[in-house]
Amino acid sequence: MNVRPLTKTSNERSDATRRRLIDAGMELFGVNGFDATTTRALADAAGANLAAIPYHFGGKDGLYRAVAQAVIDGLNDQMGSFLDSVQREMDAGVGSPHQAMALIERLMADFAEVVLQRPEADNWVCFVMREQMQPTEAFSILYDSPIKRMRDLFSKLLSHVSGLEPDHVRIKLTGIELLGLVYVFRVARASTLREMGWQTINEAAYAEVRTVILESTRLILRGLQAKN
Amino acid sequence: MNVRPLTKTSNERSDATRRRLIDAGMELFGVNGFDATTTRALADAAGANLAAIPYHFGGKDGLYRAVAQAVIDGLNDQMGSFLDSVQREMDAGVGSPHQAMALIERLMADFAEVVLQRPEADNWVCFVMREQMQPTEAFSILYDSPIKRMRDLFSKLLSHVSGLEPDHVRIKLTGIELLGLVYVFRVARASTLREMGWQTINEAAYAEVRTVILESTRLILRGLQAKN
DNA sequence: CCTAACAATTCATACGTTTGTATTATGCGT
DNA sequence: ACGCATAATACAAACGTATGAATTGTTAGG
Repeated sequence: MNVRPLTKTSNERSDATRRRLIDAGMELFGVNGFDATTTRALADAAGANLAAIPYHFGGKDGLYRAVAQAVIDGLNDQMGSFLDSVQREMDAGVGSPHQAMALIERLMADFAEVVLQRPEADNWVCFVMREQMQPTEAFSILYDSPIKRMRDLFSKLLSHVSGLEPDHVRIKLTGIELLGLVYVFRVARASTLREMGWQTINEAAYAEVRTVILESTRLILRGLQAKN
Repeated sequence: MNVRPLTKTSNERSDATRRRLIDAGMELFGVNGFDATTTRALADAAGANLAAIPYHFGGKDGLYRAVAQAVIDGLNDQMGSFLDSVQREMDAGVGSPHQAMALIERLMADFAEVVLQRPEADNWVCFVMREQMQPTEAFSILYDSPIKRMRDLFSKLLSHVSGLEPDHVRIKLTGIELLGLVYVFRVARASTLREMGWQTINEAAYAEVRTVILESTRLILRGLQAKN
């Protein structure tokens, strides 16, 4: 019944085991889902003993929650800097719709880079998508993520572009739509690869995808601006 | 070892059992995935006996494949008519880019209706998305679906709009992008509801979503047209 | 029209595996 | 030598499937 006894002296070895288990969980839970991932597979992948899971996390569920938290942390690592950057520029004052559009395009480019190019994303994107489709108790952890920060930034910036209020229905839905422009190439990756005749989304392929995403973004933004 | 003995006289009772098991599989596999769905849960939901699964489908895998096929059939039922309709009009000759744009908008509206409004969609959308993220052997069954037909229609129509070849990279990616405009509201439904403060995507909410989807579609199409 | 015989299906149950976790013992640093 | 972390093993529960009996539906002989 002894779960993470919180020793004063931070034990490096146990921290390493926890981290390895979380890494393994990110990979296996993300790819195969909760039920399809066995504790034995997790322990093997982490190079840890089977009993380390109940010991460190109280059980399989606890490890899953820890992985969810690690996903958030990873998102913060990968998205925090450019979110902060845009936030700062926004706080300094958005002079024109054109400036707001430029910031949104930057957000989209950086987000696409993270979601479609970073190899680490392979794991957490699937993890998050699975929680979207069938939320567990871990969904609340994931909801307050950098992605929500990004949606909020979108709302404010889109407000500058369109002249509508940031919490206007149209604005919020458009923000979700923009994220969808990126998500679709990850979620429907299997179909995309097959349709395009690609083996992977390599450098050249990503360049094409990125172009289309940014082009569509620009068009949607320009349309939103022209309207009001 | 006797699997579906193919009696001359079609047995109503066994057909009904198969159908109930497939319906239960559509629901449970779709929502919870393959591993999280137990044969006992399937049998209970179908009001059938446990042994009916190996008997009629050869096992859990066989039932899963049968459900995948049923998903295709359902898609054909729900999308076949408007796909045929657009196909006919296209074959009759697309006179102007404007006409092609109108057809694409019709496709998008009908597709959104099916994906976001039909209650039956709740099951198969999750089923398909799961196969997208982690394709099993059933993916091949699903790939040759009405959705591929729709992508092909998009390619041809987008070709008319833009002047580019139907198999041009930009064209195909734009087709995927358009589908993403619809998918995102289903896949990221949990976040959408939470973000919008909605309980469900009811009539009024759907009207807003539909407006945004069609607006974005129009903007992307117009941009594609203006470019060449 | 009835009914016995047969095949097809459903059912209750049992079996071997695999699952997650508990238990106990061993290693290791302070 | 003491406490924490790891390791090997054991165990109850749940899993998918196999098995044989019971039930249902169909068909042929009277």
